[in-house]
Amino acid sequence: MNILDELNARGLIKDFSNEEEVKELLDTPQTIYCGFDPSAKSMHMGNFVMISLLMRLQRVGHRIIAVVGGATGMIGDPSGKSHERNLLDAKTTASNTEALKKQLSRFLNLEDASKGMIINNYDWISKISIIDYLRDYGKYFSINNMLNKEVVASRLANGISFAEFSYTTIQAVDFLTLYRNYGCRLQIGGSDQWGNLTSGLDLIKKIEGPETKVAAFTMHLITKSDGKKFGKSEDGALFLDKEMTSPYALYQYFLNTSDDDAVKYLKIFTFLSLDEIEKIAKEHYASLGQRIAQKVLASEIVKIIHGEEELNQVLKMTEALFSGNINELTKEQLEIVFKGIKKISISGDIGLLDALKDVGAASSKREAREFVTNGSILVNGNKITDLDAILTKKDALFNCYQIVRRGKKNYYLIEHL
RNA sequence: GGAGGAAUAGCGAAGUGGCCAAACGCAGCUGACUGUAAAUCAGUUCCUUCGGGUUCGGUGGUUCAAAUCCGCCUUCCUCCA
Repeated sequence: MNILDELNARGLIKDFSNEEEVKELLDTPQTIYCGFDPSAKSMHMGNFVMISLLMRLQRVGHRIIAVVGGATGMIGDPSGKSHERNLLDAKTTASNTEALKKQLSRFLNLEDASKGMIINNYDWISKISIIDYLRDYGKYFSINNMLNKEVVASRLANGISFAEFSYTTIQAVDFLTLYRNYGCRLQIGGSDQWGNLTSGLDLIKKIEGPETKVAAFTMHLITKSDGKKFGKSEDGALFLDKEMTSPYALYQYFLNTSDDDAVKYLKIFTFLSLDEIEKIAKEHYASLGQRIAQKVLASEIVKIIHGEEELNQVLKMTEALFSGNINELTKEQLEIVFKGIKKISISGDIGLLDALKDVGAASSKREAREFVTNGSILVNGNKITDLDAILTKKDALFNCYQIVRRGKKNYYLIEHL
């Protein structure tokens, strides 16, 4: 099974600029590029689909280039956005760019430039003067054409600035530059990137000749079968940075995937072979309550993103929190289990409501009061309904810890010094 | 450059002088049920020392009383040039 068939079988690919051409190109080692937008300081699971795709392509021998958009990030990609956005300042963009580079390097093989590299488009875009830009590139873009692009057309009613309107031309220059400097003939992106990918193809063919072999294809956006937005957890998106989304939270998110989505996601996110997935799916559907696919999915994802060690940590935590009695753990086990959990250290007694607010279980004392009244707060396994309860050191486990649970799944730790 | 319109909580959107801490929908959170699910039902979503305090783009006014009226500013939209 060649790589293209495999990607199709996994349900990854949405559109091709030209399927035959892509197929032909992928038969021989190619240089393939994908851009990443530094609009946040960490990438999320949606970006991870693109990263994993680069990994898959790299594994079968293609050279991959991850472009971090230090320049394009300064302008703002209108794709998928219904409103004009505020610009990020240069400092934020620069620090985000560095953060993304660091994240990408964890997943991609960069040991030598013939296998893969990460580059920043600021390096070349920032050197182009406005006159050169308009003469060398601007001349090749037709406004009529650009107005027809879905991204722009959908914004004409609400308004779009010249900056965002022009964004696509800059990304096109990126593709042209990579084609010239690295022989890059393929660009991939999320389905919202379609307009930007075709801009690049158009520009290259206009400048380098219509016979130039370049192509692009896009991935499906990940959806959930209930129609809700994928990858949104309590604290916003599912980030790859473990400071922003703990490995435990990531695991729990995927463990709670619906039955059908679990199998779908195994194909999309994991590197298990399709045969293995087929086998897992069979067992999965034979006893749905066991959530076999969800468990494999969650484990695989945590392993890929955070590593085997973190996964073991997470599995221990999950087991302790959901099956065992927390009060029976030894002090050492408890410390291991709660390593990745939000915690505060205090000296002296503290009111329960203040503790809930300080540890992040509630965003205000009013909310803390609401949780206590609803009976959703447990301390060391005991439900507390007294609004005036005080947490004291003598009630703490091992004279040290109090485990606060909010609702069914949220844990926090109070440490008495 | 000119004329008109808009800005309300996480998002969408009512409200056009007091009954507005602000309808409704979405989303979130909590409880019940369950498979740590989905669906469903119920509660809840500015802060508080529970006296009250601070909100409706910003600011200054009018009024006993302003999200609501007036002036100025900012941002956005539409049309004209």
